[in-house]
Amino acid sequence: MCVSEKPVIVWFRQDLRLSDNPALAAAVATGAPVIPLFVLDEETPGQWAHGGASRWWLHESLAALQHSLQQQDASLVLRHGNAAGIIRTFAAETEARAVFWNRCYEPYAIQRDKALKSAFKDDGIEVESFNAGLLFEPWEVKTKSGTPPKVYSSYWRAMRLLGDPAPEGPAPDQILPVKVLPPSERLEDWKLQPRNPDWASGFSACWHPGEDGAQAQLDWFLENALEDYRNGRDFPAQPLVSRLSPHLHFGEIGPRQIWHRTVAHCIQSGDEPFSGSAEHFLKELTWREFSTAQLFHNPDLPHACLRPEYEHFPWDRAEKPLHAWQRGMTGIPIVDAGMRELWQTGYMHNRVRMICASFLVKHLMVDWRAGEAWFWDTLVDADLANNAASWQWVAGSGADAAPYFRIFNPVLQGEKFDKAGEYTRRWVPELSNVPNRYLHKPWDAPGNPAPDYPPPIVDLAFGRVRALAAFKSLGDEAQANAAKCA
DNA sequence: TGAAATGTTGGGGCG
DNA sequence: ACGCCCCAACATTTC
Repeated sequence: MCVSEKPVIVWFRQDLRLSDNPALAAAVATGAPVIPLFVLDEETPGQWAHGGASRWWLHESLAALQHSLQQQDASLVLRHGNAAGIIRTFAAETEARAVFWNRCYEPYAIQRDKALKSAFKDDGIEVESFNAGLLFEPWEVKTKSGTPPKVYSSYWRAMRLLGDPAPEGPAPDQILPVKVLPPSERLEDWKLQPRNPDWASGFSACWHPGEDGAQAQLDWFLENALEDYRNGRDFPAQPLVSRLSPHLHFGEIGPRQIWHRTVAHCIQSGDEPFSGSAEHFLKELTWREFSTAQLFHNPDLPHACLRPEYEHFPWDRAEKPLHAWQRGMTGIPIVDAGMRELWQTGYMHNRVRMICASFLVKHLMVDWRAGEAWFWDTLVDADLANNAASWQWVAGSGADAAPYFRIFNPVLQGEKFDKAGEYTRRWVPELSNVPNRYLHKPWDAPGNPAPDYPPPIVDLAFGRVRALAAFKSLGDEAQANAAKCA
């Protein structure tokens, strides 16, 4: 085999798209044959293996990627096992001249990829990594003093000072295939999708995984929802949110594509991109960057409270409250609606995520890590950085966290953001006969209009007072410690 | 991207 | 007319 025919491997991970994919573009630009590879890795130590809902999405997304590669006469090679071992063997087996990938930012992935890079260099195989997943690298965004921003507003300011994100790249015109395709495992054999019971049967009605689905979703959002995003995003009955999170997590669309197309859309419609709804949307996109940066700078974020005193919190370890929350049987309407939406669709509206998370951590005093684990397993958009940073935000244990006394009252939140009860009744049909006035507090309704709905698992006023007292004592403890040290 | 307690203001009923 | 009370509406503070 002559040198020029030696292939370049593109190792796909969380970048399951052809457009704006710098690793793929660089591989194509070498002029060599390209082998797209995906490794299902459930063995690398320290990783959070895909949860159930993510596995469903991954199957669909890989099938879509296979399909679009085949239209270019290329073919995705599937392997499973310890990724570092698999890819080194694969590079040797295919006599690859180079291996390219787009960066992941999970601590275990950084460690693995770093080791792989030096191993390939030792083997004399070219290796290069690229940015496909972020507007800016976590290490690029710094305050004036050169430290990573610790609060969101500072992150946004620092990021904007870097100017516009890099432009998006086009999909390759043509991917040169290898003459003899290395053997691939069959996607179906990975059994990523549930059978007996198929709890994901409702998913395909609400999601279209894959690059085409992601692009269509962005187009829909820009045309139909962006204008009302700023106000509309708080009302879960309305679809005035982008629902791009799972597409982003799997890299079916990149944040630079979203950024530039949002800006272009505004300019076309004669609107200012950095004000109102559009800016708000770009800021939400930047929350994702901020979460990733937090994880990058705090590798323990998914399992350790950033404020150490929170490790001494008297969490309720009983199974019953957690189980009731997981199944949407707490007797608190908006909480149960959210938890059931999550279970049935793999998604929950963000406003409701905050309400459900606050209720678990504050009213039920359950460890935020139990909520994090449940979301990890059930969300199609489960993302290590977003999930960990958001739970620590709600729990108050994070660096830039909600103060401990900020406790959502699910009744008031329901009355404020789902006044007509459209969202709540959609997911909790037992409440269909409860009049609006009592929908969010059916325990007050005369005549027992929801006989099949459970009574509240905790009295909200009691839960609030209990949480305040417990979290306050944590603050006292921290102060005492600080005094001791000083 | 909080809620509840507490404080303040001002309109209207009423003697 | 005036003062008094009530209370809704809004503002501030406290957790």
